Amino acid sequence: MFSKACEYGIKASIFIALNSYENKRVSLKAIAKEINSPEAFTAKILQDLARHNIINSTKGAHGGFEIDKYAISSIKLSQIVNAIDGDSIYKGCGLGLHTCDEEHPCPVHDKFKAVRDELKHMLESTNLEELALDIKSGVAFLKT
Amino acid sequence: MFSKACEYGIKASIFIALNSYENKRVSLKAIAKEINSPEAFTAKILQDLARHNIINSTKGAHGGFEIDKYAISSIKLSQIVNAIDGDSIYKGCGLGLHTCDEEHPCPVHDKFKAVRDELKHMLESTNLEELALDIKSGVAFLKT
DNA sequence: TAGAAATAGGATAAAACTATCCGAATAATT
DNA sequence: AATTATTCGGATAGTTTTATCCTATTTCTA
Repeated sequence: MFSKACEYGIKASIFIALNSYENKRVSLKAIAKEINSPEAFTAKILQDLARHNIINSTKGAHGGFEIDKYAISSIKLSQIVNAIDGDSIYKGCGLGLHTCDEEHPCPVHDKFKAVRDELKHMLESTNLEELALDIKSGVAFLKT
Repeated sequence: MFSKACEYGIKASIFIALNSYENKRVSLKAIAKEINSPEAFTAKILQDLARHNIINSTKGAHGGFEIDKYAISSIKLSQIVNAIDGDSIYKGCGLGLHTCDEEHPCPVHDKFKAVRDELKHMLESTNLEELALDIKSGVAFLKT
């Protein structure tokens, strides 16, 4: 459903959020270890998220990544997905038609619409805070 | 959402079904033209669908592809998707965790489950016949 | 039976995605 | 000021997906 990059991006954001609540910056190394992802590849994704102002990065010794703790609850999953994978997951036609709308629909347009709308709603209504809290409480996990 | 191969596979199946109702076999060339796909690549996908017994292929002059007209209404979208993309779309974890279930869920497990279940239900409850009829009646389209 | 019209299938190429490497830049610490 | 820890960013490599090419095989038709 999502690209590998997007999966890493979401997991990394959750881990960064978790630490930001405790005012701790986390290093690339720590993130990659925690979410079980390749370091250099993860670095690219974090740079991307930083460019999109979803996370903040600080260079140099004692540097790393963090998220404004007061912004965590307002960051939606959709923003992360959008930053990394773009909006094709919402907007694209299920069968790849160049133009697919009510006027000129592909054969699965209506049926797909329901699924995509549910996905869209889910991504837009889920924020980083709730995901981070599930990790903190041990209800959910970031690896294995 | 689906691979390009899967998109072509679905569109090709619809077009073959449409012609099979009129007892017409269609050639690779005609299919690729109709669904606007690369010929040789489409050939591989059709071979795959034939191996999975979803369509029938006939070699030689006057050969081509067809579907048993009495089977069209019982062929589900899920069978086509499954033949080409496998079942990862149903089974895989949204965040790529190796094991992700009620016992050990990823942070988006529950939220994702709803979307995936809806997708699964949609694919399993949609058959080739209804899709083909929408094309026949001019309500839906296979290209542009 | 020869020739033409198709699909089958192996080999290869191109593009996109995933992953790695390394030097440059930056910031804290000593 | 030098050293160290760290992110940034360009270059490169590996893998998967998408696409193409060519020959073999099959089947119909004349």
